[in-house]
Amino acid sequence: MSEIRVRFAPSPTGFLHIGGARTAIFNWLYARHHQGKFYLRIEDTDQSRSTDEAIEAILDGMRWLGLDWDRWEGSKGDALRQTERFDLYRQKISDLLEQEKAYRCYCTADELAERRKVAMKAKQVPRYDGRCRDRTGLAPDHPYAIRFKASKEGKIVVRDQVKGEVVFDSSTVDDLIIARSDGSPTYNLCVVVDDVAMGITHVIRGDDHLNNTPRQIQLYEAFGYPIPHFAHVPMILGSDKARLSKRHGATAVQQYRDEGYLPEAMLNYLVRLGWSHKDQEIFTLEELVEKFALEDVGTSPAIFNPEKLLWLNAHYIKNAAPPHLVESLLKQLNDVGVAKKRINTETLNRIIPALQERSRTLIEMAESAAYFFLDEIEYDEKTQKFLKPENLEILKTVRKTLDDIPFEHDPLLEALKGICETMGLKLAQVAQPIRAAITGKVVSPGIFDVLMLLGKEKAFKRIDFQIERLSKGEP
RNA sequence: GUCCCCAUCGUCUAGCCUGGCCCAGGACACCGCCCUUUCACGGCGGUAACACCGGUUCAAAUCCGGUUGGGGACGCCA
Repeated sequence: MSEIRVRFAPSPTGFLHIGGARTAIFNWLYARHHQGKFYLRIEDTDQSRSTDEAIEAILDGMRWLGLDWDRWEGSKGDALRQTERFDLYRQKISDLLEQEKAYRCYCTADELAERRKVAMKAKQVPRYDGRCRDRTGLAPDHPYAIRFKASKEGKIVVRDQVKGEVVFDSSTVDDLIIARSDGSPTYNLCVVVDDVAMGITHVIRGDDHLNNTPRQIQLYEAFGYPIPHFAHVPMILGSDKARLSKRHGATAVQQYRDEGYLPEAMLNYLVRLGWSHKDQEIFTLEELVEKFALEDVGTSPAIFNPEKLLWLNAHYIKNAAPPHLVESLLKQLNDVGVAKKRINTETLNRIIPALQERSRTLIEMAESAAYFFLDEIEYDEKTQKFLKPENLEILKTVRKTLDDIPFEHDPLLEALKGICETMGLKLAQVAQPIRAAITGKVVSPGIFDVLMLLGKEKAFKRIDFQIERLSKGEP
């Protein structure tokens, strides 16, 4: 079987985070590049920490990024859940026990934790001392965990496609627990059993797993299984070079969706963290699939830089076909108080192009689009600079002049130019008060565009409102 | 503490394998100028890096050794 098979194997203890997403992307790209299979496996063996909500959140994040996965023939659902497979794991564990490649350990979790604490304090290596390994005589009358009997001789070589050959001394490999005292199997055992069962050819994961690899290799050998290829990709760090975590800001991919980011921007950003193709910064999905290669994955950790992500997001917004943005934009508009029912999609489609090049996120775009739909607008504090008594005459003149002008680009241009000439003003001096009056802001798309998009009725209503206000001498 | 990984501009990176074309290229950010009805977009230009020390070599960012620094693992979590 020469088909490439990879998997993404998150544990459902929270949302899909940045690091996990990047690992998923690399796996997905590798599979698609080689026309292989990309499986999703939910590692929920620790049932006290796994939740269905977390599973849904992860799937949701994957779908948002467009990472579709293949269904493995042996799984019940689209994604394999390890809790479906406890019988298999138990079987494998008892095989190991029978062959004396594993043994019962009667040390309690508390005892182990205590010994570990003592060792750490004494600056010793916290290691299992193997006291149950060669136990003889009667077994204590209390629950036991099962440990794998690691081989302590020789070296273990991990041939890694990113890191190269990494050599571990077998004597440093602990007898790891493969079954908890409640009988449930643990991570290292399940990973090996499932990766073999699923025919995984390449294990691509974060390099925080590199130290696990020699243990897993010993398990492969104990079972007589072929060893897959490994590729350990460097981690993503926060701005202080510590492992990326909540205190660095948003770490869940969904959070970026909620903040108005486009999935293609997220994908493009993440894939360039630790992987590169010459000097290229922007990639279409097709290009990524075509160009992705493990040998171009870097070896050093990368710091997550929200500003570059923002730049990419701006790029993708700018270059998107307007209809592509509508659905997400409507959500954001709703959040800024513009209900969907009051939005005319056709109008929206005309507004979007005017906003694309000045919005870095969909939230920014929604905030800039709101005044087109609202009846009552709020006036930004900065507009005071333009909505002052000195400008009353300008507004009055504008109002009068535009009264019998069609709201189209050229007529509007001519009309405003005319006002500038007669009043001896620059266009900016006329445009800014109008902008402030009709948008409530000091920045917006070009003044002619805004007038046209807003329409005569709304524009006049807002200008009249300001004229009246200023006439009363209100500040 | 032990083991493992890593080390090019503030950040992401190209170049490193197969030494010379590199007094190191691109991108983000930052600064300046231009464009301009505001804000942006865009255009042009600028600041800014081979961690350190030794070795190999005619020649080292590139190869080797060490130092320092950072990260990770050391769990009845994954």
